[in-house]
Amino acid sequence: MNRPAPDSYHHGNLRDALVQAALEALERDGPAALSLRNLARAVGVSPTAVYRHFANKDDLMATIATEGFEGLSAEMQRRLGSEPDADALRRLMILGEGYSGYAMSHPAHYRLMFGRRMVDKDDYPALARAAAHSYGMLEQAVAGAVDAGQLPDVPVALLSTMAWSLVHGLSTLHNDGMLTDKQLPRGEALGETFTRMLALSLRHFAPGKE
Amino acid sequence: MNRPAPDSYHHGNLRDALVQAALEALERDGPAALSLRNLARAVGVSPTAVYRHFANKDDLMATIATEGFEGLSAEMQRRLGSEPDADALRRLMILGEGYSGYAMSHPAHYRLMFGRRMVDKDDYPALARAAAHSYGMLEQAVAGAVDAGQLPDVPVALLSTMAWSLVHGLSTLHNDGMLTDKQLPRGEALGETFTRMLALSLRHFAPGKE
DNA sequence: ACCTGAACACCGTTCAAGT
DNA sequence: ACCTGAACACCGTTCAAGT
Repeated sequence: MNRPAPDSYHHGNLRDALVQAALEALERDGPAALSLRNLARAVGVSPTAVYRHFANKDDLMATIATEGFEGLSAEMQRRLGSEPDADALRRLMILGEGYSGYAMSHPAHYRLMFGRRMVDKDDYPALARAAAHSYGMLEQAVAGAVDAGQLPDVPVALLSTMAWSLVHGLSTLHNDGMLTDKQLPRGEALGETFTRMLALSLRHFAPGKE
Repeated sequence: MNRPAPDSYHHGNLRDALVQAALEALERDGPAALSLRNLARAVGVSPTAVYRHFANKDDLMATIATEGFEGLSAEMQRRLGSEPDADALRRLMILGEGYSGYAMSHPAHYRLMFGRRMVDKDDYPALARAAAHSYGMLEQAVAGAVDAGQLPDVPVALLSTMAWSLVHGLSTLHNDGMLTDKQLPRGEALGETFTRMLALSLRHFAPGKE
């Protein structure tokens, strides 16, 4: 409690300052501005000082990606909290809206969370954990809806992957400008509509029938 | 027919040679190997020669992305052709399998097709056209299934976006290593399962109910 | 323990030339 | 018309030093 001692610029919290600068540069100037030299400049430190706090650029990126998944989980949790009486299926819809809402309002950050450098998640256990936690929230909601009889009794992992694919695909297609010129609700309204579609279609889902 | 005259290396078809080298480097060494200097080296030409054939790196990337969408459409068409008696809903499933099959077997190329540099698709009309054509195939199949009474009478754009989001999300999550350690069918089998899920869920979809 | 400076091997891109 | 060479402003990263 009395240990942090957030000292001034050049000593102590350089690590946090770099992460903060990265997050700002990301949403303000886009991912192209995310160079170590650029961040060092923004914080007022020499380029090589970064290597005292991060193994390399990928390590910094993984930290930022981890922060992204934590923010994603927090946003979903926040929305769940604001509607405490929601039933299981409604909770799943809330998660879907929170997910796509976060993804669409942090496009650069969201893209980085799934960046090609993050594929080897074994190298970044904190990232893997944060991502697993976000997915776990979804899976838990799906399981709850199955238990409540609001979703068919199909393997939860399959239903969850379907739901995740849907909101992830929708969010990335939107962020990549692939959904323009189509008569669809935009932004968060789009996420809402889609989640409703998912819930309804899942509710009527029937397995098997090779 | 007798005009192409595919001359030898250094003159004539440098443009095609660069695109070819890029596609090979992409799948063999990953996207990190995709530098203009690298490609020029591979083709045996000076780095600046590239600028006779492409405005800049983004221009080359857009060309490769365009080629990707064309390959995607071709793969879907190929699969449709191999099952000429499929009904409307089955055709939609075939498209979904073809889509995810292509995406999962060309991960680097597929990622590039939705890369951050491609967001301004207005600058690359050929790319926009190729992407629209792929989407059009999907939309046409959805419309056919609606006409045949195999899908509910909901706006085709909405159903199509849902289907696209699902296969796109599934493919990218798979390619980004997000689906490991879950008890799910892998690779193309995963795409097949999912497409079946989509078809079944869409079939039972009911709109409205605000 | 934390940071700097010089250096290396790379980039994308421009510009003046060469043939 | 097509390509080269030198040059510029950037990268990520390493290594020897500084305090």
